[in-house]
Amino acid sequence: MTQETTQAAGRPRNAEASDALKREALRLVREQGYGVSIAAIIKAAGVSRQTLYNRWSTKAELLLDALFELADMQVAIPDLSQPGPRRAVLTTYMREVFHHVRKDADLLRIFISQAQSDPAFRAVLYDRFVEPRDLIVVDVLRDAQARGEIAQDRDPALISAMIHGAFWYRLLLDLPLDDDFAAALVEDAFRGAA
Amino acid sequence: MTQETTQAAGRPRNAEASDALKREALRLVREQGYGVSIAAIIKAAGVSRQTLYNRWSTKAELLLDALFELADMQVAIPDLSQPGPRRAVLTTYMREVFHHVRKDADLLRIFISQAQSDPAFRAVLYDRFVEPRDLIVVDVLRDAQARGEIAQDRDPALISAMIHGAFWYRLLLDLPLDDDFAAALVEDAFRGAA
Amino acid sequence: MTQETTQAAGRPRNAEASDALKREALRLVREQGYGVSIAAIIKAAGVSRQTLYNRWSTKAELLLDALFELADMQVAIPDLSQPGPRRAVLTTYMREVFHHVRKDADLLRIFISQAQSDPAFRAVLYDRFVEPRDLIVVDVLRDAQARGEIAQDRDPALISAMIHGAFWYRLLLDLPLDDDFAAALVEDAFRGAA
Amino acid sequence: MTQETTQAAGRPRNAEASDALKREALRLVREQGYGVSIAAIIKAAGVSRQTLYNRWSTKAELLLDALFELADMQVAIPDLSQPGPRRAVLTTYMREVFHHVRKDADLLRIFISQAQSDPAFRAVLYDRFVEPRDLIVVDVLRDAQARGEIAQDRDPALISAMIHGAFWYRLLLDLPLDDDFAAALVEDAFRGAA
DNA sequence: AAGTAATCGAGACGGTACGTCTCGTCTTTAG
DNA sequence: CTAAAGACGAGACGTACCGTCTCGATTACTT
Repeated sequence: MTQETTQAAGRPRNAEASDALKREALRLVREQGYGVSIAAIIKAAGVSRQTLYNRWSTKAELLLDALFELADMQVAIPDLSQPGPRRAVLTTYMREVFHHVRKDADLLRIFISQAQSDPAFRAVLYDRFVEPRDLIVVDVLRDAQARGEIAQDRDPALISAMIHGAFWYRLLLDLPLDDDFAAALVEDAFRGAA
Repeated sequence: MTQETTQAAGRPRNAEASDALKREALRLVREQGYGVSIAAIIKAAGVSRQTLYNRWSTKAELLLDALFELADMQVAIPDLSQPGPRRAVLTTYMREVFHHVRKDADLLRIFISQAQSDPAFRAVLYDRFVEPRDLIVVDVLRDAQARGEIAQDRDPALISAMIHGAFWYRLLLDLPLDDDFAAALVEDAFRGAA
Repeated sequence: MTQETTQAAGRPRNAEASDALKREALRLVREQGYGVSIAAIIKAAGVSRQTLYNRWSTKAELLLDALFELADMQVAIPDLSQPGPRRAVLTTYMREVFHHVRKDADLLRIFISQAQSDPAFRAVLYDRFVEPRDLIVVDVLRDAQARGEIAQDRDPALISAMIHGAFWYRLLLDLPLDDDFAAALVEDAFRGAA
Repeated sequence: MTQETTQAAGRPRNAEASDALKREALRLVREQGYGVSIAAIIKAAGVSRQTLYNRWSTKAELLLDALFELADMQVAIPDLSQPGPRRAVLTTYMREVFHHVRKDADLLRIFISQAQSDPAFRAVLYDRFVEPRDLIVVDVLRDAQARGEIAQDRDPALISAMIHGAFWYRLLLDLPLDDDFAAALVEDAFRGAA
């Protein structure tokens, strides 16, 4: 017997309105920057002003939803059940992350920026973007440690912070995030290993 | 005959107006964030709107001037002519940096944030804040390398990026920047050394 | 065989909904003026928005129904079959009218006000409020003329307009509508009579 | 020595902006009714939204200024130093009043309407429109009384209220305000006189 | 008993207007 | 020429209503 979500009273929300808002918001911000007016977004989405405010209370929250739902931000989680050196696994993973981030570097910068003046936004960004990526890298590093690829006395969380930090540092300074940089980061993180 | 700056025609600029603007701008941004209106700043400074625009063309430029002139952001440059392990020198330096940053963490976050939507601002921030600090750390790391404290094949610039990146990462995520973290960063950067 | 309204198909209308709407609409307009939102009315009546629109197409129509059904606006028609001076009859009648109007002066002002921007509303207000009262006064004045209490060459319709006009004038200017004013009006209308 | 208004500090208000606002507001309300949006008025006047709000806080106040300044509402005050019957003087005056009112009957209706929900507006309307006209008629009636054209025991203020009331009554009911009605009103007011 | 149809509460929808806010420029008098 | 003051055009903001529409549920009459 399938569990079914109870239908709330009243006219149900139009899912297409939400989709159109996310789609157009993302498009307009990519084209014109974060400064696009809400009026422009709702006009492009063919939706009323209140409909937007029924769903999100700020432009930032709408964009956050849009980014993670529509933008191709999802990166395959490394499969640690496979054999082979974790150094290569992490290099591949970081290159893929960099690849996706390069596509929406402006948007990400805007989000990190926005998070600075909006604690709620920062929390969401942390939960949905920062922490998942941090945990993946920490997992790979722990596995590498268990396999003897990294010294036992090092702290995987610290290494992950340095890797992601360097990534943020270059992102926020608008410096290139290329494959070589990804590889160099991982090389240095695994240095001194067997 | 003494060389004298040529006196421009008309009423001379009031230096106190500039000082008041910088002082009040910094204070208000610390209290209320970057979003304070220009009207609030000129009102606090007791200055007319045009007077501000006569001197700076944006709020960001005013604040940059204010930051480097009024905020206590200067850290002593490590003296590499002295003997002793560079690991300790770097640890001391990073602790001092963290100490100063903690005092104005909000302000710094606001500046990094603002730099994301303002390339000119980012360039100035890079030239006057990021790069000088990066060069100091790179210099210390190079010296440590010359002294055999760090392996020859490592890239000081990359290590500096990881250290500063981890620092930014925690700053922007509002995670603590304490002495232990400063020490741990340097420890890991020097790990595996003789 | 009793005549019976044909029962329409479907669920019958809930009479209590209409009553609640009229009652609450009148109450809220008395308290807050004509500007009360429809949302406030339906909320107070515990009724859905569509239910109101099923019965009335504007707030004004709802209120007109409410006014004549619920507000105590009915005044006894003078009995001209009785002997005695018509001057006294009219004085009594006008005093009674003033008495009722004083109770709902705000409401009446609101209705006259609303009628100015709504011709349909004005027509209904005229048919159901203005004209009946005008006819009563004209009838009394004609009877007085027949009895020689008023000169034959005067126009009862004009006198009625002057009496009711003076009444409106004071009502709309928020000047007092007391018994003395009612008496003075009738005195002047009858002045110079035998 | 001519008294001169002290020039306030700052950029002076642009008188043309005020004029354009009054002119266009009056024109649009005459064309489309009181419901015209503020946006339409400022657009027609070529003026910013704030400029309107710098001068008036509501559409009604703007229109009140506009009406008495731009609309041809001024009626010549009867010259009581001239000889001749006051009955004729008052008839001429009332005909002229009716003539002017007919041109802006809609606007006047709107103002009386607006005054019902806005005590401040009502006060201004009373001071600038109602009372001056009332005083003129009372003056003429008193003079007529002194000349024996009207009985001594009648109350000029009451007669004025009946005349103006009948005028309002017909105005608000959208009944014709023609010359005959003006004459009939005055005739009845002077009835029974020598 | 099943089907049909209008009603009900709830609330989302597109749309319009509102009054406030901020921006950077402009226009005045005074120094 | 600069200062203080403040008006200006421009336009975004979030809120409030409007009258319509869309649900599931309810309540009668008609088969």
